[in-house]
Parts: sequence; structure tokens; C-alpha cells
Amino acid sequence: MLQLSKKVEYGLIALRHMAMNPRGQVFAAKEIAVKFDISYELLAKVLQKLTKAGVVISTQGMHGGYSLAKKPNELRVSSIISVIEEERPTIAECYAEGGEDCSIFNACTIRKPLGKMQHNLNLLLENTTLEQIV
Amino acid sequence: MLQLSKKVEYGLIALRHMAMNPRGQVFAAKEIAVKFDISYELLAKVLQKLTKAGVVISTQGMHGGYSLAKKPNELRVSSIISVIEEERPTIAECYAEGGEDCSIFNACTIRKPLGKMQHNLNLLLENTTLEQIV
DNA sequence: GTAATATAAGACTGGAATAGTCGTATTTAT
DNA sequence: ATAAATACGACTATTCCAGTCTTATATTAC
Ligand code: SF4
Ligand code: SF4
Repeated sequence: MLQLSKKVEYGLIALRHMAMNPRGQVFAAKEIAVKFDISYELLAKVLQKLTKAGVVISTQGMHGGYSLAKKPNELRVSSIISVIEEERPTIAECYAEGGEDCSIFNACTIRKPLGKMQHNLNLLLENTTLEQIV
Repeated sequence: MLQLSKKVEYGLIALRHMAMNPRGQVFAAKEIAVKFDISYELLAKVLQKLTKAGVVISTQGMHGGYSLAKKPNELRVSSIISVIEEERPTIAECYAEGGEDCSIFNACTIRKPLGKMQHNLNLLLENTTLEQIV
């Protein structure tokens, strides 16, 4: 309930790890997975999504790995979640894109009021950057 | 992802409905379910939990139903969620009670930093009362 | 006292979402 | 060539959630 997914947590752990070290240093997914005792395959997929989104830079081949593409204070938790989940974090499905398919949509009386909560959640996630996770 | 469950939404809708009407008026679960086009059985179970927690008062038998037990400005969303879900809303399992069973608990480096987010979420949910949902 | 209407409570089911795994291709340093 | 790394998609297992069903109990109306 309201919990971040494991994928997001793993992504944050990896990103934090990179942010703690000198800029530009590359880390292999395997290396991170072992260090933090998380599934290598799962972490790899997360890092691949972060790569596509330009959050990290990947270098393939031997001695390859990932390195942070942005400054920690430019990386908002909200966008990290969006990238990994492939959708914005919402408090109710009707606040997601194309989210009018809630079966109750028309009869719902709390949609509008919940908008304030959604807005505050947005602020919270936008104002929390990777820098603050360090 | 981060979404309120349907049970919580249905609970909020029902509570809001009661809050919109004169204090003490009773509403049958069936009546509310029909009005808002939600599953009667599901709503009934939610209202039963709210009854046990003293959020609403139930009267059994014919012409029975539920009525609000507290003033809308005394009812915080955080506690409504706690009652319906039977656990506090948390951003990660380790923030729930007895939540040390995360497989990564010891290696996790983001637990502490996420504490701030958890705290802010708490504030958000505590500061939102039923009155503001009306 | 019986029928009708309501809550109480818990078991059960189906489907969706999540976590995790596997297989294979590709890239690159040595 | 080989080893070590990313890339990518299919697959599986498990857990969670929404919804249903069943039975029991309480209260009112008649
Ligand atoms: S319309 Fe109402 S019930 Fe449906 S998702 Fe939005 S808030 Fe929840
Ligand atoms: S310990 Fe870390 S990984 Fe485990 S639930 Fe808490 S924050 Fe998430």
C-alpha cells in the first residue's frame, strides 16, 4: 500500500551508490548486485531503463558498466520512478495518463478532492532529489 | 504504484457521503453501494472495519445502517487507511510494524534517507481530513 | 411469531501486478 | 579467440487485490 516497488528501490540504491563515488566512475551491474545482495538480472533491467532515459550512461563490453549521467541534485525521485515504472506515480488510477477507465469515474465524488493530495505527492517526489538520498 | 486501494477509495466515498448529510443520519450499505455503483459486499466489509474502529456507528436490523461517529475534521486520511488496510501506510515495507524482514535490510543504504519521505508522507496523510475531502 | 431487511464475518475465486529467472545476442578489452 | 560486460525479451512463480458467495445474527414491521 503506497509502497515503492522493489525495482524502484533497487534503482535508488544503485544510483545512490554511483552518486557517492567520483563522477564518471563506471560500475558493473553485477558488482552492485553483489554488493547490495539484490538480483542481478532485475537490477540489470532497471539500469537498462535508466540508460534509455539518459539517467545513467552505459558502456558495453569488458570493463563496461554504468555511470551517472546527471548531477545528484538534478535527479528527482519523481522522474526516477516515472522511468522505472514507465508511468508517473499516482495516488489513484484516474490521475494516470488516459486514466478515465475507472469503472466508477462518473459517480466518483472524491476524485476532485484527491487532486490536492496528488498535487502534494507530486511536490514531495519532485522536491526529493538523489542528493538528499545520499 | 503508490495508489490507494479500491477499498480505501470506497471507504472515503462512503464517509464523504455521510459527512455531506446531517449528523447522525444512517445510511444502509446497499443504498450507498447502489448510489455510487460499487460492490455492495466489498463496501459492507469496509464499513464493518470502520465500525470496529469506531469511525462509524452501525445499527443492525431493519432500517439499520451506518452513521458517522466523529466530526469530519477529526477524521484523518491516515487513520482511515490504517483502519481499512489494517496497517499504517508506508513507503517501504521496513517502515511497517515488524518490517525488518526485508531480505536486504542490512545491506540497504536508502532506508534512512527514505525516512524523510516517509515522514513527509505521514504529514500529508495526517493533515488531510475528511472535511477536506468534502 | 414470521417475514423482511439489515449488519457480521469469513471463506473462496479469478485476475492482475510484481518479483525474479532464463536464454540468447551483442559489444569490447585483452 | 576468449572473457566480461550490456541488451532484450520471454518465461515463471508468487503475492496481492477485487470481487463474490455463504451463513449467521439482529431488528423492525406486520
Ligand atoms: S475516479 Fe474516483 S474511484 Fe476512480 S480512480 Fe479516480 S478517485 Fe479512485
Ligand atoms: S530495507 Fe531498504 S530495500 Fe528493504 S524495504 Fe527498507 S528501504 Fe526498501
